Amino acid sequence: MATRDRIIEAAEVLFAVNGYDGTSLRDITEQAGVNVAAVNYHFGSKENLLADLLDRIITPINEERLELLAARADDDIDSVLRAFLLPDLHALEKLAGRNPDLPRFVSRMYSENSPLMHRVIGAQFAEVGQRFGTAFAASLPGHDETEISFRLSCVVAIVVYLFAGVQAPGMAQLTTGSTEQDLARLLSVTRSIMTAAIEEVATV
Amino acid sequence: MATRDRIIEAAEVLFAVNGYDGTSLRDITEQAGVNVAAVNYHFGSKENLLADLLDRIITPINEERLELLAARADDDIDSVLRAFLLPDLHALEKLAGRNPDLPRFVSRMYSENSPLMHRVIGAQFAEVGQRFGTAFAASLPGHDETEISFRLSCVVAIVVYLFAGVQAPGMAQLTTGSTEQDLARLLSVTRSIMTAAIEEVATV
DNA sequence: ATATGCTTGAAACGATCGTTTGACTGGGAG
DNA sequence: CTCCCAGTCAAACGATCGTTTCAAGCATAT
Repeated sequence: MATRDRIIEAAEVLFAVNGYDGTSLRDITEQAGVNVAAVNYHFGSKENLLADLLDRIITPINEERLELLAARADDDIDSVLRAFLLPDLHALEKLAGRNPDLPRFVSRMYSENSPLMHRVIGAQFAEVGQRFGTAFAASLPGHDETEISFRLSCVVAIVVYLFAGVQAPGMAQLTTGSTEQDLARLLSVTRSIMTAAIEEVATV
Repeated sequence: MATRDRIIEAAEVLFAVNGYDGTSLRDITEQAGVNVAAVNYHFGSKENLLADLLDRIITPINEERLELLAARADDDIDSVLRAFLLPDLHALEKLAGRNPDLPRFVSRMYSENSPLMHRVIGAQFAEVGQRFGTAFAASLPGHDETEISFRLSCVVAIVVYLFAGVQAPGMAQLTTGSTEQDLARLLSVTRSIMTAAIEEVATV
């Protein structure tokens, strides 16, 4: 069974650096020190290898999300946001430690439109989406559902961008290296997103 | 010279739907009704075709950005944000009309790490980054530079996510179909991001 | 010891890739 | 009319791709 793990770990490194399409099964099996046929034997296909690889990364993030949401003491917005954001910061640190390009790879997979990613995301975020949806709604009385959904999407956008690690010219890094400081900065911004005054739509 | 345009337009459609790696030059030239060799004749390589294609998309967006920034009447945060966001909404509408998958393609290119994209982005956003950096700093006295940069990155994140058009399960769409309404919602959120109270970093 | 079933190995499968070659075309310049 | 050159074309280049085949290896159960 060591072969299976060797393949997944080699694939993680190479997918992160060269992308899914840019990595051949021969690259992976060469780095893993196994035979090419082992991929299709253990995973069935290159696509299934990717799905298993992503599940292995995303599952613990959302497990921690649900734990923090269930274990929080208060019911205010900050505690819900904290339960949502902190697992991402933990994962960002852990994944980047494993491979500096890995968070970006996960981020880019998230915005892919393939049936494979629809399946992976649908399975991984079904429960999280539902539980946090009701938690946010409970913490924000007076905001209608689509408004909360819109603002939550903005929060997700920031997290996805955080993982993407885009280094725009002339811009400071999004992360500071300190998880507490990053959480504080993210909380400051995302709290103001969720609680912003409802805009009067200008009727031109 | 019609051949060159036919190639770029066919490539735009196919890159958007199947991605850069997922599109072969033969797919492109078949759809364009030209010979395979025409790509390397007119563009030099598949990579240069991509660079030209992206330049053709991004250049008018940033030109409109600089025009709006120079033409604004007020100096407050809303007018700067408007100059930053409105060209994106215009482009989003125009590109999606040309091809529903095109905005996502542009978005995903933005978070790529290849030398090609570093070159394209560096050239396209150099002036915009500088001009808007000073404009934001002037509109937000009292905020230090790295804090403004962090928050501006959050705004960029939302725009990138907007272009990505991610349809997360159970979430409403980010866009409403009305540019004015989208701008109002984006302004509401991004204004609150830029003007959020500065967080006291908890010293645990 | 013999048989069984999971795992690995080398090799080949058919297909597709980006790029290049060299001949052929047309129309404008001398 | 002749020359010339940008443009187009069919065809082939060498390389690489995901996947499959089938024999060989191995440990375990009988």
